[in-house]
Amino acid sequence: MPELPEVETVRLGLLPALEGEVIKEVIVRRRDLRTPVPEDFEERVRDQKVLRLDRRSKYVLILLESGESIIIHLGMSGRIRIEEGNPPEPDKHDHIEFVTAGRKCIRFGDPRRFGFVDLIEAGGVDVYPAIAKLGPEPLSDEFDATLLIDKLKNKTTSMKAALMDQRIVAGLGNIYVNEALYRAGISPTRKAGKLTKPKAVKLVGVIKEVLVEAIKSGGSSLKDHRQTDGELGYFQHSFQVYGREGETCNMCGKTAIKRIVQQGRSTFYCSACQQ
DNA sequence: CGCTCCACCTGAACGC
DNA sequence: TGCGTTCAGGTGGAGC
Repeated sequence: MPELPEVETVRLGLLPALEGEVIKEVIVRRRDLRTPVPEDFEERVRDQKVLRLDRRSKYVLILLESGESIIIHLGMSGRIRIEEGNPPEPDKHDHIEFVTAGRKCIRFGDPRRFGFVDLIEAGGVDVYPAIAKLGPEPLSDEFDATLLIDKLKNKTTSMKAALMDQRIVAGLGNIYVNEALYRAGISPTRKAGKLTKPKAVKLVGVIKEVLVEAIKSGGSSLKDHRQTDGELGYFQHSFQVYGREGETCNMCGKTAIKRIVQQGRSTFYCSACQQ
């Protein structure tokens, strides 16, 4: 499911249920996620108070009073659902469950198991391998045209591939890269190293814009993504190119949206509006 | 090192 | 109804 806006939606949903709460119970039904859940995960989390919830790129970070952090990645199909009162039976893909002192039941489910849940020792977040290699947060002030141009310098790969590379900028995935390149009027096949300054300024602006809009919409629900209360996100209704092959471009009003494959992933774009 | 490809895993949609 | 194929929001390791 999840690119940055979907993960941020999940974090915002978890906030009222978890922040300042004590985790009283931890149930792990399957440990063989993308990386195995640590053997001692339950005992290190049980009875811990949650001090803070953060997000870095597509990762949710739950800081515990012990100084350790739970890190959650949703992979392609991960979901987090908060149940109140009497929770229903977990389904076959509900792998991990937390119950708070406030009797909220928080379930992590992930049919494809590309996601994971792990524990980071105190002070170790920045050196955790998946986190350490990440580029800047796209919504931070640090992410600007100068930085982007610098990161793309001498790159021979395509703009599409470059923006999908989490070391260049963190948190974008296939949907939002497609949508941002469309809004910026940049061809996904253009060589990344040749991005001009004015185009970079435009691109940085629309990346921030599309992410903020998507977060406000509760993310995009194609199939798996749900908010923590089970509601769908609705940014998919605002897609201009993603999944719209053959439909007429809204900008020029005459060209059909094309679909090509880059790096094994679908790219959608308007060949007239994106140069 | 830079870049591309592929595997990882399950389920849904589609064609026959 | 059923079976085979294709595709899916991500990531990281292999190989060139």
